[in-house]
Amino acid sequence: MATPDKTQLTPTSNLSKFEDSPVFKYIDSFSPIEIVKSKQTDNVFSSLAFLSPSSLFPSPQISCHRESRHHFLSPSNSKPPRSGHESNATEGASKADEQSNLHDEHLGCLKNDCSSKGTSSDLLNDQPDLATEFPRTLKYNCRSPDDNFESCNEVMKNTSVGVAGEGRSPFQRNRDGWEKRQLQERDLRKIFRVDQIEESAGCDWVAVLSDVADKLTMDSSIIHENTDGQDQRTADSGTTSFMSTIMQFPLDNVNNLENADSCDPSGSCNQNESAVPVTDQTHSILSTCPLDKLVVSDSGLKKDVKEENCNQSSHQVSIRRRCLVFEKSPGFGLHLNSLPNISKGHSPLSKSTLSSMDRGEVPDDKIAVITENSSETPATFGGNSIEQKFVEESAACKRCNCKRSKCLKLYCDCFAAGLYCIEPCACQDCFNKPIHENMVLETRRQIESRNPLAFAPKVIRSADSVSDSLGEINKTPASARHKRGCNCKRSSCLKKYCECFQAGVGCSLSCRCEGCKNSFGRKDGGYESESDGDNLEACERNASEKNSDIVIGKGEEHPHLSVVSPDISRLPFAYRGKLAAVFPHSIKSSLQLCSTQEQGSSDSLSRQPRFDSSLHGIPENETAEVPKHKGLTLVSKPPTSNNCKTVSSTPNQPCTSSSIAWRSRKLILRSIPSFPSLAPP
DNA sequence: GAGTTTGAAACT
DNA sequence: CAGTTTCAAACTC
Repeated sequence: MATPDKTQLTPTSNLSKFEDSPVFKYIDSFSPIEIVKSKQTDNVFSSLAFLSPSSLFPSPQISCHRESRHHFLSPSNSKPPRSGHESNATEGASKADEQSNLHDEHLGCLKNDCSSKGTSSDLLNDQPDLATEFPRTLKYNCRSPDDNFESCNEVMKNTSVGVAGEGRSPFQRNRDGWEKRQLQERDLRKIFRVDQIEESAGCDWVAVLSDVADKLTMDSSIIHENTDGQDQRTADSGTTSFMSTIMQFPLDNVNNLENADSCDPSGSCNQNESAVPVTDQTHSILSTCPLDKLVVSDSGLKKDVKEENCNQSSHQVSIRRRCLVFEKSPGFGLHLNSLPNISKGHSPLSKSTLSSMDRGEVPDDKIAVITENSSETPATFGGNSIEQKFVEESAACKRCNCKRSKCLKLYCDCFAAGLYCIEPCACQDCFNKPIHENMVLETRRQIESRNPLAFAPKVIRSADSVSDSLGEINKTPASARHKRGCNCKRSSCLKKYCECFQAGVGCSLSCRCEGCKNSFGRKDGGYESESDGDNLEACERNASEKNSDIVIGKGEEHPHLSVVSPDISRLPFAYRGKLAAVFPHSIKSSLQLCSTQEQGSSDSLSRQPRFDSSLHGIPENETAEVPKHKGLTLVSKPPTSNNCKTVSSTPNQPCTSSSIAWRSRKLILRSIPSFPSLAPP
């Protein structure tokens, strides 16, 4: 078990000294670009200070011009901050040159990767321990061991080197060869350490990552802009990839890390199987996976999967990686509809879907399924069989099915979620594609002009729920509320027609529903009896499926600043960091529901049994929604759930991907809660 | 898979 | 703001 090598910070220290040198200052004085020293911390967020509320929920923008699903961000949002990268670039460039896998397909990732390196110096001061480790870890994830570094350098010359490379010292160049291996080995240690941290202290590191990611985003964007003067929107995706990789890494490579610890500093790991797959995966992983997926991939899942006696096939593992590899950059403003719908079953993916995923398009649904599915081994990653399995196993790529809206109205789930439609969508005459970016943006503007909150999260945590940091962790879904409230007439708020129910939140006074029987909480404050198995099932499912849409904070009062919880993690880091500062609870929000189901609080104790019963006790007479839970073996039971029924359902049944996915999500929800806020109280 | 139901979104 | 229409998801068969 390696402890972080403090010597790794040396480059940054040198950099700081270099920046402080009179020569550097003199040169700097000629530069129109503001130099931000390594010690600067908040400056990287400066741009955010100027973000209008709408910027936090920006209009769509293509973050990566690929025929893939990804959130579109407003151009304003992608405007990179002008500070903080130049000086950092000295280190960043060197690292970038040596580490980057500048593949066209992952250019955005690469750029962010490169830029992020410079950010790492900033992080040193903020998070001396973790913050410095993650960026570095990330930067290497953008390549595989097989990557041709020469090509990388070439690309860098054409991209970021022009900007960042200026500060690259010969010393750093000479260190390339050595660092290349050193850092790789270091990453493994770091990751492993992170994993330890996670296990010991919950998900605190996630918070650190979010902060780090913010800065990474900044720098990455800067590099893009400075390099070619164009608004390179790939920054967001790439940056996100960073975080995704970071967060994903510990889990994905849990096995590897264990082995990686035995690697010698020279980088010549005696276990190639452990080290190589790590980097190999990360290359792909970095290109895409959204953070929410990463959250899903929390240690809880990992552990539980291990505990699980189910013989989860390796293809599931493969599927997950596949997903991570190809998933596009996330965006934000995730709506209820955009949340993965694991309940839709996990029928095989269509080949078209697979092909789309090969292009970097991964439906959220599949992502959910895949990412939640496993403790994969690196060995299973890649290979033709994986694709086959992927086609066979991954399913649930149900996307929008718009026929008349052209996917340019809020009717369209994809559009409403800030996502472009992708191949799995069954939409017709779809204009919600990158090639129609202008139209998408314009339409979105129009909608926003009509309703500024149209793309804002629909579910918020009520202000009264935002109590002390610890207290909120125990909030139940019922403590969150649909922003506008539902208007159900006939569904009794017991079906997914009801947005409140679909979001797994209770109805509130703002709801205009009739005959409300919302299992998560009626608008009159009551709760349905716990005996209703179907409702319980639905509640549980909805809570887990939709937890990512819960918003912390006074969203009503600051609608634009209401951030969907998982969306926070999916936000471009630039926003996440800011949001964390402005709304400390926001970062936690993604964990809230998780924790709620696990810990239960005074607010939720009354409902907790219901969740648990649905979790652990799958009714025999299950409805159509039940099958996906069959085969579940719920092992990790919340210690606080004393009245849980602790039922291992259908132990004889094989673990299906769907069941795993469902279970995993549950586990995830439990694993995240202890995550503290980054922001000061 | 087709048809129905439902409620949000959009429109007037 | 209210009533109506349109729309697509959820649901049922």
